[in-house]
Amino acid sequence: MTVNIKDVARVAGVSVSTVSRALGEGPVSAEVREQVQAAVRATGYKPNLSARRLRSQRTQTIGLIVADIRNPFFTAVGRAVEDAAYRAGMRVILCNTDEDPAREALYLTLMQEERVTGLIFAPTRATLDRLQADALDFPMVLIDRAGPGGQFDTVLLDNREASATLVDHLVSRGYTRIGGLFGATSTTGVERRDGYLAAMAARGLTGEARFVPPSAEAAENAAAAWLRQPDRPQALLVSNGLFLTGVVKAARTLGLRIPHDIAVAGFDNEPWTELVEPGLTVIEQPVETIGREAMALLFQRLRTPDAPTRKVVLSGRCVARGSTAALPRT
Amino acid sequence: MTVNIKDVARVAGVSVSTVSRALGEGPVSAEVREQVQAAVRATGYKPNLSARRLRSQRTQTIGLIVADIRNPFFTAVGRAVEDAAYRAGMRVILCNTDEDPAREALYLTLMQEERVTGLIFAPTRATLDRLQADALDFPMVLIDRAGPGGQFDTVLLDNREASATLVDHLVSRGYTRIGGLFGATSTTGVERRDGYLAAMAARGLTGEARFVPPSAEAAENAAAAWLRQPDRPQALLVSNGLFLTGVVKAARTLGLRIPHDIAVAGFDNEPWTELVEPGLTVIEQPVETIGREAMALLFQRLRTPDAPTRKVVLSGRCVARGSTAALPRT
DNA sequence: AATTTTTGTGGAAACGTTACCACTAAGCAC
DNA sequence: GTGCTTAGTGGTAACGTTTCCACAAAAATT
Repeated sequence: MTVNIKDVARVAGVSVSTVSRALGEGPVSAEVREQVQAAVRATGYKPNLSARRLRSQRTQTIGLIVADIRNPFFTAVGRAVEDAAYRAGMRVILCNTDEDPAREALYLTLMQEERVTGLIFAPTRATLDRLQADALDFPMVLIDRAGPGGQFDTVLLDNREASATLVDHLVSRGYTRIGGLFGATSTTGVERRDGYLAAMAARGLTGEARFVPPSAEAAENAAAAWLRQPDRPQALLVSNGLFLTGVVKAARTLGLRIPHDIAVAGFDNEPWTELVEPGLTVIEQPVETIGREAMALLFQRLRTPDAPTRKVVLSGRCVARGSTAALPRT
Repeated sequence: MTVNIKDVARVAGVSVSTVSRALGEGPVSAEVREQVQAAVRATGYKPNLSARRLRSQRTQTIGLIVADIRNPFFTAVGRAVEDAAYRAGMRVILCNTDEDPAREALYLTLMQEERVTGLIFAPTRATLDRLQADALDFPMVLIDRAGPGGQFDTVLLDNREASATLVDHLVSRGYTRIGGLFGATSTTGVERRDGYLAAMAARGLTGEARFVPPSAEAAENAAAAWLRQPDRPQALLVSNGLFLTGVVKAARTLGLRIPHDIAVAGFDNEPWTELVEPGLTVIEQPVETIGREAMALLFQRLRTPDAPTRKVVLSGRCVARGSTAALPRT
C-alpha cells in the first residue's frame, strides 16, 4: 500500500539501516546519502511518525491543556507555545477543559497515553490539589495558575502586584468605592482578589470581591445585578478579558456611562479594549513571553530533570485609558 | 520501565491477546474482563497510542490547518472541530500557517507523516491551485475557502450573498460611495469582492475594491491612507473581523466619527463589535456550524470514499448596528 | 609494519500493540 | 451420538521504524 523504508532501501540499493541513517544522523557516505534522497523522491516516501515514535521512544510531542482556546489570553499563549514547539521540531496536542475537572482528568490520562515529552497546563484549583508530580511520567509546566509550594515549574503573572497597580491607579483618580469581579475556578482569580483586597486595605478602604463562573455571560449577569444596586460601586476591577466584555455590556444595558457612572479597569489588553469608548484601562499580560517561557522551562527540565523547580513571575503593564478617567471633585 | 500490556497479562494471569481483547472489543468472558481491569488498575497501565496506531493502522487523528488561531473566526471554528473530534474519540493536530504557502506545504507533509485520518484545511489561493486530490492519502475538507470545481468537500459562507447583503443594507441607508477592503491571500477575499462589485453594479454604482495582506496592521494602514483622501468613501465594507479592528482604529486616529464621517460594515460578529460605539454592522458567520459540518463531511467521506464531493454553503446573518445608521438627507 | 581507531555498511532485534489463526469446550440441531 | 456453530482463549506474526551489534575497509597512530 503505502511506501515504507524498505521500499526506499530496495530502490536505493542499500539496507534499511543505511536509509534510516541517511535520513537521520549517523555516518553515511555522501554518495549513498544522494542515492537515498533520490530514492525518497522517486518513491514519494514519507516516514511513519507512529513507528518512529514507538521505536525511538521519543514522541517529540508536547501537550497543552487550557481552559478554553476562545479566551484570548489562552489563544495568544497557545500560539506562542505552538510556534516555539514547531521551531524545536515538536508537535502540540491542544485540549480545552472548560475548567471542568473531569475533563482535566480525562486529558491528563490522554497525555500519558500519548507519551508526551512534556506538558503545559493551566489547571483549575480543584485538580491543582490532586496533582502529584510522581503520578506523571513527564515534566509539567504550569501556566497562569500556581500550585502550592514549589512543586512544579511555573510561569505566571504577578497577579497580586497587577491588582494592586489597578487599585492604586483607581484610587489616584479619586475612586474609593471599588468592587472586584474574579474568576471562581482558578488560583489566578484568588490571587487577583487577594492583591485587590490587600491594596484596598493598605489604603484604608474596604473592598468587596465577588466570584463568578468563568464565562462572559456569568460576568455580565453578576455585573448587571451588582450595578443595579442603589449603592453600587464607583468602579469595578475585572479579573479577565472575557469578563470585561460582559461588564461593559451590562453597563450599556443599564444605560450607565463609563467612566461617569461606573469606572472599569481589568486584565488583558485585547485590541478591542482600545476601541470601545472611552478605552478600557487594563493590565497587559506578556502573553508571548508566557508561552515562550513555559516552553523554555520545559526544555530545561528535560535537560536537567533534578534541578530545583523554578517559578517565573512576570509583571504586567498598566495601560491607562478613559474608562478610569479622574473622578471630578465634588 | 513503563508498564505494558505484557505486564498486565502476567498480573491478570491471561495472555496478551486476551488483555487486548478485554480492553477493546471482542469476545471475552465477564470474569476475565474483571481480572484484566483489576490488573490494569493494579499496575497503572496506560496503553501506548503510538504502538496502537502503528499496529492498527488507524491513527484516530485529524489535522486542522488554519491561517492563524488568533483570528477569532478560526478560533471558534477550531474549537467546534476539536469538540466534535474528541467526542468521536479522535485527536486534533492544529497548525498555523500565517497564510504562508511554504508553511502550508510543510504542514501538509507533516499531516502525511502523521498518517492523519482526515484533514480540515483553510488554504491560501496559492496552494489551492497546487493541491491535487490524488497526492494525499487521506480525505480533506476545505473550510472558508473554495477550490475550483468540485474537487474537494467544502464548507463555507455564501460570501457573494453576504457582501451583497451588506451593500444592499448600506444603499438602503443612503450610502452610495462605498469602498471595500478585502484579504489578498484567500479566495474568501476574492468572493466577497466579487459579491460587493456585483451588488454595486446592480445598483448602478461603481465600487472600488482594495486588497490588503491578512493582518490588522495592514488593514489599519490601508484604511488610514484611504480615509485621508479628500474624496474618501462614505462607507467602508470590511472583509473580516481582524481588519475591522484596524479600520476602526484608523478612523479614530484620523478623528473620523462612525457613522457620521465614515460608515463601517464588516464580517464576523465578535462580542466587541457590539460594544464599540455605535456598534458595528456585521455579517455573523455560523462558526460552530462550519466546524461541525466540516467534521460531518469528513466522516461521511471516510464512510463513502467514492461519493460525489459536496459543497455546503451557509448563509450569514446580517446584524445591523449603529455604524451604518441612515445617512441624513441633504 | 603493526596496531588501533574511525567510517561506513548490513543483519536482526527490539518498541507495544492488534489481528490472524488454531484450538478447545460447550451449546445446539438433527 | 454425530456433526456444526460459537464463545473464549493463547501463540505468533505483523505494523515501520531505530538501534545495537558485527564486521570490513580505510585511516590514523604507534
